Amino acid sequence: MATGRTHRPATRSRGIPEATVARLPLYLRALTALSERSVPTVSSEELAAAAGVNSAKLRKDFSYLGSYGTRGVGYDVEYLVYQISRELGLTQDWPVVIVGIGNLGAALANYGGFASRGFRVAALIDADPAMAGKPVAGIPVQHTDDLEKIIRDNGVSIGVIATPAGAAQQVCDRLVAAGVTSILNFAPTVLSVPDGVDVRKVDLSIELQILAFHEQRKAGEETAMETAVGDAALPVAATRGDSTEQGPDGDVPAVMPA
Amino acid sequence: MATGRTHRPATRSRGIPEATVARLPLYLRALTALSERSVPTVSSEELAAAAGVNSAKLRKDFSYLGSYGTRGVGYDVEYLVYQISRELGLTQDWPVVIVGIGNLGAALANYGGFASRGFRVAALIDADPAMAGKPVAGIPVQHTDDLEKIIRDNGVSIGVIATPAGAAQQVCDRLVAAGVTSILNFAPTVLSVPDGVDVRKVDLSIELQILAFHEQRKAGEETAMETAVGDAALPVAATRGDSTEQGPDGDVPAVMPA
DNA sequence: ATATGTGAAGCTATTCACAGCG
DNA sequence: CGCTGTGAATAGCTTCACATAT
Repeated sequence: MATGRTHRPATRSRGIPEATVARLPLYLRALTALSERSVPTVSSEELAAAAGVNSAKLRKDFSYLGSYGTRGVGYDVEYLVYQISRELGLTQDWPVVIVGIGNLGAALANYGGFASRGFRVAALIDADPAMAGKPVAGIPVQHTDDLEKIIRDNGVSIGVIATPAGAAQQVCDRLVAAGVTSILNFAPTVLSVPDGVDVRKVDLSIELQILAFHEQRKAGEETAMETAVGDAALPVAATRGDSTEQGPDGDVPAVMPA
Repeated sequence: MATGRTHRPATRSRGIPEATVARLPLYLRALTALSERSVPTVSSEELAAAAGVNSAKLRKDFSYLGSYGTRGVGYDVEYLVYQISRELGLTQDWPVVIVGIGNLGAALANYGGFASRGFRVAALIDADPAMAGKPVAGIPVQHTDDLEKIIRDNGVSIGVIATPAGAAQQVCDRLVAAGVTSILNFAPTVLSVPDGVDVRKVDLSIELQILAFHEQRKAGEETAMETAVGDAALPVAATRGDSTEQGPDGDVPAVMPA
């Protein structure tokens, strides 16, 4: 997959590491808070602390964007806000549709942090005819039948799927066919999409299961437990002391043809 | 907490890579679906496709758990379901509290996939006195004043924070003080917690921003746009054609002392 | 003096490719 | 012969540590 080759030899070939991209929103949030407090400049150390990363990582991340700091001083808050916003594509407005207006869909529609940062809920879509016309978060719900028209009329390229798992793939297919190229999936299913379409997944139960794994380890410190089939030792790799880290570093990669 | 050193020298020192742990729930879900269809065995190739990863990765992942497959045949579905469940700590029951019963909290409380897999909503907690006693998803909401008592009475070690950002750190502190050691945070804030406490974050707006970044790249294929300050070329790392990847591979790893 | 920007080193994760077992 | 399990190779990410700029 992926095909592409190195394609650009020299001259700092753009190509921000994915891990860095995933942290930019974090920096942006911290910077926005500083901006609101009218803080003019900030050091990598301070900003890193506010974003919950270490300063070396932050500096390395910023180095991919360019040299936006001043040695001996730090970073200009406003300037950085602008540069990161631009890098993330937030200087333009992204119309978004939410499909599936159940509990979760309604919660998402009501979520403020949405509209604030470059995103605009262009439409809410649900399969239930009874919901049609009813306003949620001040936006009237429209019926799935009109999905394609809505996507096209509003130039939507980002879709949010908050339907039950069973409907997700079908909704996804229609979104993609209508021109959506980025999907945020809240349904607990693996979606398959053609090349060129981005899918990101948010999955409560996966997050909980990861927590349970670590939780179990903590408990298992010298406390053999469980019935279990013949399982040997139970060494516990020790020192997963715990990072104070956070965030879905989940990861869930790879390709899926079928 | 934490500390511990290598603690166990040889004999396959447990220590499953974090990236693998994050995929186990995915495999488990795919296996559960197979199990429900009474499929007896599955090959790494088939299972990988269902989970949306490639087979080499899946086999490597499973190799950390032990040798649960049969060469020339594949994996026994039921057996693998059990082994992974056990590894993730899902053979026991995890009482969970949800704090902040707004739109999102209510959606989470109503989310089915919760109870199904080892997790049980032990209590719903909200700061609004008007909510107290009102049932959400059949569970009466309790007031924040009783948080500590609720945690202790129910032996809760996993907490879900669905409050506004402003309240999150305070709620987090109280949860931790009362004995919670794993937190799933839906509030758009960086939480600071003592060593030994796990925090995972789910953040809608971060996910959207990551999508926007890639979306912008797609658009920028030879289509210079934007006002922008002096910005050079715009190579586009080429064929980030897109992995058909999904999931918050966001990542946000590592350690952070302060 | 002070804090950035970055090569180089060290880790972790993914992919390859094939030996080995059923 | 097929498919798992895994060393070895590769790629990607994080951390170190310091030269460099203000």
